[in-house]
Amino acid sequence: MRELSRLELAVLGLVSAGAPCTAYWIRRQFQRSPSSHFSGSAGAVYPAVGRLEKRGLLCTTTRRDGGRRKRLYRLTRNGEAALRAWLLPPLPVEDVAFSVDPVRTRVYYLGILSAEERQQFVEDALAQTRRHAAVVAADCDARRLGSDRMQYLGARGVLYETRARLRWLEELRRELEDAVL
Amino acid sequence: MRELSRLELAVLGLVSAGAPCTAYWIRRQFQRSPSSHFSGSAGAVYPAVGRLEKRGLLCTTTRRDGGRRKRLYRLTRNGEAALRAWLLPPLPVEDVAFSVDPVRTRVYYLGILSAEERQQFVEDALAQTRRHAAVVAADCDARRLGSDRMQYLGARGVLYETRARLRWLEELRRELEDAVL
DNA sequence: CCGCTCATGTAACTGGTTACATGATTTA
DNA sequence: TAAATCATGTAACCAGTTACATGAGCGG
Repeated sequence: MRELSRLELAVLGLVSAGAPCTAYWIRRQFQRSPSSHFSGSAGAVYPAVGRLEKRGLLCTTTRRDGGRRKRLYRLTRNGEAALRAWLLPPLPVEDVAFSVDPVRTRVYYLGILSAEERQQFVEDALAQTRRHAAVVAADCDARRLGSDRMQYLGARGVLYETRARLRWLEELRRELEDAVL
Repeated sequence: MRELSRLELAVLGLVSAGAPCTAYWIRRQFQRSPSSHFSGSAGAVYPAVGRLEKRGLLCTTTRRDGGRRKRLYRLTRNGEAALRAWLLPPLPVEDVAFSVDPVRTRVYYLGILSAEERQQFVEDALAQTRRHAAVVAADCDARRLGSDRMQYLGARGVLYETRARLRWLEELRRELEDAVL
């Protein structure tokens, strides 16, 4: 059996947290998160829940809510087992090593810019990352007293990461200044 | 004209750094990097350089090196311009906000595990991240005195990020211990 | 001579993307 | 009543993935 995609796994997790829930609700969770790399597009989520249902990891009950129909999803036994298997150690190495940062990707090639342009790049990156860090911190605070502790702790991870990026950019700025002298 | 994909941009950057270079060399750079999320698979890289050439951002000269043929790539004027445009401010917001961490994705759903299992998860994540941090630090050191300063500074970014993950996991462990009491 | 690295590609697949289509309900 | 939100989906597209195919050169 093919491995579950990251999206499918995330959907499984969301359903476990929010069951019974609609595919639409799942989409919104992705859209609202300030840091998910999933767009939460219908074209991704609906096929994903469909695949999970066909695999027997999700089950659905169709409810008629006025003239509006809702498909409510829940985990099956197998779904819970799959979620647990994903969560239980050991973590796959490639997941530990995985890391993408579109700002960093750019930094590797900053050499082609003039010293001045490089500085502009770093200033812009710093300013924008600071703005983003504020958003993340607010999101963190919002979840702080929420019912789902893990939601808060996950958000803390985003904050740590964002602040690390900030400190790195500050080091970068210092290094580039030194190079100019 | 369609936007360039992340892979295409990264390829452009690599060619700018390593020209004249082969597609094979580009693949290896991706494969060697301890943190790229690109596999450097032939099925991605060869089509990508092909697309870039068709767009007029790369040009190629075929060299015969003994009985072995090599396609050597260089940036064209337009290629350099595209690379500069990508590097120059302002950074697109979605690139600043972008962040994925397969460990964190799991943490969000740790609630379904028992307290003991949660602790096991965190211990495993910590141990593996420490190991990874050592690899990253070594990679950083290796590039430290290399010819390409930016390569080093980029690697520093990976290190900052990895260490942030470590500190976050330590906080997570403390929080989960408190919850057990 | 065997197997590894260099080197270039193709084919089948798949899981995302955007954009579109439809319709009920709520709110300004 | 118009617009936003809730809700479900489909279609076209595309850029990645793995796996396969081919072949030269080189070190043991």
